[in-house]
Amino acid sequence: MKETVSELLQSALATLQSEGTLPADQTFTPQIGNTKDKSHGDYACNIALVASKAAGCPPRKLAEALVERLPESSAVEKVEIAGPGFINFFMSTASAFEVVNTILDEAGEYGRNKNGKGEKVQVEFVSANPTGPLHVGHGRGAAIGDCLSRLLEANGYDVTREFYYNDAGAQINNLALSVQSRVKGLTPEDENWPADGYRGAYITDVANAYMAGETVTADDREVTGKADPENQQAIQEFAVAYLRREQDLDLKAFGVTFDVYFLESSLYEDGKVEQTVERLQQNGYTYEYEGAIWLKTTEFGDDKDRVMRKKDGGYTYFLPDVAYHLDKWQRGFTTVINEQGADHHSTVTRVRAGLQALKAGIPEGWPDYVLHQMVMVTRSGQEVKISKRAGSYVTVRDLIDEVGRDATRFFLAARRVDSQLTFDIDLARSQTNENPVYYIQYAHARICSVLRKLKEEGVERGLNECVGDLALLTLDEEKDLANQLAKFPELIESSARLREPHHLAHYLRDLAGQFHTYYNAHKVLIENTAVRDARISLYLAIRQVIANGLDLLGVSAPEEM
RNA sequence: GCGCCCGUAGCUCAGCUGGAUAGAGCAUCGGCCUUCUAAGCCGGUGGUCGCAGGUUCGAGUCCUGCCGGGCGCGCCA
Repeated sequence: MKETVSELLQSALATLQSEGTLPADQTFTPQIGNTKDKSHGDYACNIALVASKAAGCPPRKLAEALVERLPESSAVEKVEIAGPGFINFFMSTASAFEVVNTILDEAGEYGRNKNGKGEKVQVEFVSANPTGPLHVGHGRGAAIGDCLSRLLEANGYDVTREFYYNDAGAQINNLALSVQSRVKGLTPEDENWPADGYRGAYITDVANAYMAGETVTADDREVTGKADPENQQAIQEFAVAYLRREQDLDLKAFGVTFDVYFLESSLYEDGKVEQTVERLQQNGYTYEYEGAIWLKTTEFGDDKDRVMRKKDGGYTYFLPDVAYHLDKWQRGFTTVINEQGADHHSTVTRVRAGLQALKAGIPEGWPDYVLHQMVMVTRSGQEVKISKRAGSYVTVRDLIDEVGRDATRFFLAARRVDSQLTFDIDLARSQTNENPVYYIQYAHARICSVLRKLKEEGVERGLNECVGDLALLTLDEEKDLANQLAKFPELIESSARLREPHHLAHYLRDLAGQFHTYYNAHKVLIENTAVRDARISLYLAIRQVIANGLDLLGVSAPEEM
């Protein structure tokens, strides 16, 4: 629909160029906007204001010239010039309802496109270290990362969901020590408890399972507890596997799955860390200072150089990060999106700098980052502190248990990533009309309910069957609904392009609101079966779009509530 | 001190590449169930878009400075 308007305008612009009113050596691309006010028609274009300087005449006059040269089109009912020179398009009613046919034809495919052309895209998200259960921040990452992945798939990209985790290093050592201390009967209150030991109750669970000789499976590995309190290596392997399994259970309950689990340790085993170091040294971006080896990240926009090999010979965390991203590049991902908490934003510059120093032909801005701001959890008006080390924090599992998977996913994905989020447990768990996710699901269930009722009356309608003459849809609410439905494809396109999944939630809220209004104002199961059938067709289209939209959010679309 | 993000109605938040009188929900006040699920609908109240400049036909949106909040500034990850 928008394309139609755009084509008409481009034609008119070309005519003006050939006539000499507009300079032929410039290109004018009309931007078609959705109007906020119905009195401004369905679409508006500001090209006359933008191009008035080039044309050397006032915007309104240019607009008039443009309108005169617009080709005839059955889709356009009338065109008006308004305000300083906006061109407003009023679309014909018949053309507005074409979308209903399109939706019912395309069904689950409606809104999707092939713009990505099968290009390989990787989305890395969650990437929690296996030192404890997932907290609400990871939950936000999971909701956003998965929704983004679904959106990219809907745009025709070949998406790989990847989870990277650190299974070696100081904090894993610390985990092993904590479990070992529990195995030996120590508690965090004891003097001999490790200084930065993990204090959470889950450490006791790991210790008990280890001593009981349980077998856990995670990431294609199977580890059995050796029940030997002195074998720190065995404890570490068991604890990592145990906690990875716990995280997987949480993610599964959340409806999130990954294609690849990437272990930091594999970068060492495969020699990729060493290769990266050598390459950086060969390229001349390293130097020794005070016994450590530094990387000149300042040559690539960092504010100071970074240590890559410590005095003791070990590498800092950021070096394997660079090696990891080189590996991503070599796996053929021309687009990589890293979804992380904003507390990791300092790594963005460093990783990119390290990649540039490799001289591997990686573009400067690669990879992309989507950083979500922190989540604050409140309960009874009090902030619940998120502290992994203290062991008292709200986990993803807590939220799912208390407010349900659908509401949790919706709330965590429904806000702009760069705004801080307050997750009010009391509010989210209240299963009342305060909860927007129910409002949307209810619209879906309501339509299904109408279909059941219709079936009771002996009329069975297939979900994708367009019956009835859509020309019988003459109400304003009906046209508004059709227009809203028609916006769904561009929503999918822009949400993916901008990496902003929250638009989906707001769109669905609006669509559901429009439907509820329509439903209340006009009965659908009426004696005039011709009008009834046409309205049911519109209902079916609405149902399909709500279902498609909720699916992109990973939220269920119930037929009954 | 430096860097990144944010500051829109009492509260929680939208506002796509600057566009025509700033939008929802919750809360609050008042209406609507003998009618397809009231987990719903209709109407009212409520805003100097943090402050001050600037850019232009036009700024919540872009630029600068300030104020306020969050996060990060380790040879931790």
